[in-house]
Amino acid sequence: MIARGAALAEGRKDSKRSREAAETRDNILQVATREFADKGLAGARIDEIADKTASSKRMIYYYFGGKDELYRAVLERAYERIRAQEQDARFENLPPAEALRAIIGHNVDYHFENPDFVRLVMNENVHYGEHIAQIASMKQRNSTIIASLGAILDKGVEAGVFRAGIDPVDLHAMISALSFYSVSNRHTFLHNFGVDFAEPTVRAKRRELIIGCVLSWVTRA
Amino acid sequence: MIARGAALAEGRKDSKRSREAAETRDNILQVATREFADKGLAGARIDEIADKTASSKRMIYYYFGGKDELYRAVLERAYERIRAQEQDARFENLPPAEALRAIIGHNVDYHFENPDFVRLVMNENVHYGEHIAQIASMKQRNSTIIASLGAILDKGVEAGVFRAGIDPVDLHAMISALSFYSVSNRHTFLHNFGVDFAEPTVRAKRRELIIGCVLSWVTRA
Amino acid sequence: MIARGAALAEGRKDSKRSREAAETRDNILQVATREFADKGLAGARIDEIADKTASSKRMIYYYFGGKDELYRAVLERAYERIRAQEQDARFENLPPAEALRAIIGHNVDYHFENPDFVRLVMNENVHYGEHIAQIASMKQRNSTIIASLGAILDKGVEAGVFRAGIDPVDLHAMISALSFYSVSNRHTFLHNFGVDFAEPTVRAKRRELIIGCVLSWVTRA
Amino acid sequence: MIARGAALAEGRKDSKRSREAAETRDNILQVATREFADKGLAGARIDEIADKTASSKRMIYYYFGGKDELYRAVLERAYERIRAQEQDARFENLPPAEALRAIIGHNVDYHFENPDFVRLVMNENVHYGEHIAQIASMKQRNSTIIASLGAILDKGVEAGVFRAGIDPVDLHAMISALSFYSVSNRHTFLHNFGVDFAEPTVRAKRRELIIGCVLSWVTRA
DNA sequence: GATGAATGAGTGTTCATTCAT
DNA sequence: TATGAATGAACACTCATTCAT
Repeated sequence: MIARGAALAEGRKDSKRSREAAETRDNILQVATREFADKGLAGARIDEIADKTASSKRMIYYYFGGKDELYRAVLERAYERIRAQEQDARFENLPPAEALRAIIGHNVDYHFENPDFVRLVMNENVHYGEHIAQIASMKQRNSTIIASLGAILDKGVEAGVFRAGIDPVDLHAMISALSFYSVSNRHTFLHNFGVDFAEPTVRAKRRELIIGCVLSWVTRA
Repeated sequence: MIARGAALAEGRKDSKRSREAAETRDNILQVATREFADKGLAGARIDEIADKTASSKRMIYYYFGGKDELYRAVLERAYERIRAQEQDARFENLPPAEALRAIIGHNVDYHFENPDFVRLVMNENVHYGEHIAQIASMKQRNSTIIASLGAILDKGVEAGVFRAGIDPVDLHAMISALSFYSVSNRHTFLHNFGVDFAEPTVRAKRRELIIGCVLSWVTRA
Repeated sequence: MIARGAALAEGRKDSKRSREAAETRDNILQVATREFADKGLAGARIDEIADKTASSKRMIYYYFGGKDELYRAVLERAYERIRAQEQDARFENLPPAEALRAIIGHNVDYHFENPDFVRLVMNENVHYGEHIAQIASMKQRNSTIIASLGAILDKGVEAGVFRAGIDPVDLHAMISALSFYSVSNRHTFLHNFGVDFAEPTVRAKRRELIIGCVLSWVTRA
Repeated sequence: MIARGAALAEGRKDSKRSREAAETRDNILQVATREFADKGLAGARIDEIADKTASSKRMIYYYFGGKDELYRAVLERAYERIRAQEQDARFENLPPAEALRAIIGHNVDYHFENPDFVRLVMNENVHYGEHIAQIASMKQRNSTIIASLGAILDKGVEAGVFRAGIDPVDLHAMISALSFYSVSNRHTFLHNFGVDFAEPTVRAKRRELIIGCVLSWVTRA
């Protein structure tokens, strides 16, 4: 028997039963996201996920097929959300520097507010990205931010405020690195240097530093 | 019976036997570093570590006491190495901008050349830093880089090339974030944007971008 | 996931499946009783218990949670049985001396016929009673025998055949000591004095001696 | 290489070295007695015994050969001590009833004051007396108490205060049972009936009850 | 006599997964 | 759909014992 995921995700058969089924599925995904984010793929336990769920262990296998597939579904959902978020956050109408500031600030905030996403991505890298590689749907979705950043860069160059020759992918990597690290390496950095990135004042300062750093890099000297 | 680590670490009794014992211990640490870096604490298997070792599973318990303690020993050793590396790399005699460039480049290189260290630190953050917190010896070791960066910043400000008011800890966080992410998030970034940070040309470009970015931030406008 | 003991013990849901499950559980308890009685808690092996069971090692953990909990379940069941036995054996309608003789004889017989119970109790005392202390249900059950003995003593005192002032708990301790020792110390006594309490003629004689001793103590001079 | 026990026990070669050796041996025996009494044969750990010793694990094997042999040596020593004690306690010059009272009181006291001995004997019975059976020296030693009791009984019968026909072995069994149980079953009795035999007032009362019970049995009606 | 290092067989426990109803 | 029962392979860890010096 094959996992029921696809059919339900597409919302076919809108009867009461399938609505309940979708709720069950969603509930499992929520719980699993927390568990995988918390303990990683190897550390999370199917039994524990099932216990925290409104349904049972059997349902996890019914809907997702197994632990790895559930993990993949969780990962896919996490990326879907960040992409949705990024699409909501369109600042292209602002002047280029303002738009970039807004995008960076938004990116920093998103990372700080979604540590589970950060932890899932960390975990996926621990696993050499082998699971994300199996998610077919993911490839196209990432063009949006790059396109956005590219447009802003172009406008800024045109307006004479940004340097020419910056690759939007590099810009994105720069922003992401600074945001991501602030959440991903919080604990070791705290231990090694006594600074907790998640503390509100530190976090606020860090937000400004990151914006400042990226802008100084992009801005024409 | 308590794990034999301490005595050997201090190198007491330089007989042939204890030298062999130290080799056994070291061999275990090397293998364990690879395994924990590869699969994480939860994913690594004591049996597998033992099999790849010149000695046996029993010896792991004899020398380290258990999986968690072995992991902690691995972590401690990894940090010891990077600190040693950082102390070797002293560029304070160079002019401030050159010194900073050298330090950043060195930091980027170290991360690229020691992905195991990066992966261990990721893993430790996945575990909320709970193991690093138990390593007593670690607290003091981190002042060196901060002091180095502080000295360079001061010299740069004095020479009129750097902005005043930059906290060396923030500077270190900036450098580390950009270096760390280039290694830690290699796989998801490759999948999402088709760029492999580890590819020689990409890596070289990235090294320059990071140096450029940080310097543009630090340099007086 | 928590051990399934409670629900089954209460006999909920009388379907075929749960009946079979109760059988599995019972079968494990029987085998475990023999093993723990035979080798003690430290000496018994979960593997060996599982092998002698109709089910598997995994089921032991499913139903009981662990070795200690299984041992506690075994202990609880053993006490439940002796209490049930004691409640069946009501001789209060007999004249006091006859009633007491019957109770003592019954007590001696029970110990001789249930060496496993004796051995479990020995083992529990070897463990300083730490496991019995964790069995909540046990406290109340022991009043019955004391009440019985108290009633018989009262009747005997009233009838002028028993001495006044004997505490029924002391009387029970006296009877139990003589019965228990006859089984518990069989092997060392045999080795030291060449007498095997379990040999039918010795056992029969011992039964009479114990009855005689206790009655001589209780009887009015 | 054979264990060095015998030669040392006999005190051959009274040099300084062998005196030290005897001390080492004695120290091991003391520690092992505590550990075996505390945890039983299966529960005690050679490593733990060695750690609590002034010498090392290797010495245990050197002197005793192995865990079982050490246990046997412990057991033998424990019995040696009680026999010595019993021989010291000679009350044959007293009038028979007084002598018997003294012997019983002494027996009760010895058990209460040597719970380790009681626990070792319990343990040996848990092991079906298989180890005591291998100690050759033990057989003859037990005649002393029986002879003592026999002599007292004879004198009592002659004096008209004791009943005829009591087997001294049965008398010893009666006394031992009541003494032994007071120590061996302390924990379960406490849990089941709320009475702690080891509490000074309870213990004193119990001493008198046991003396009273045995004397009422032996005394001519 | 004495010590630290080493060993292999076992020991309790856990895991993802499947089956029967 | 849903549930409790069942499974076997693996997993971290321990033990009594022996070896080399």
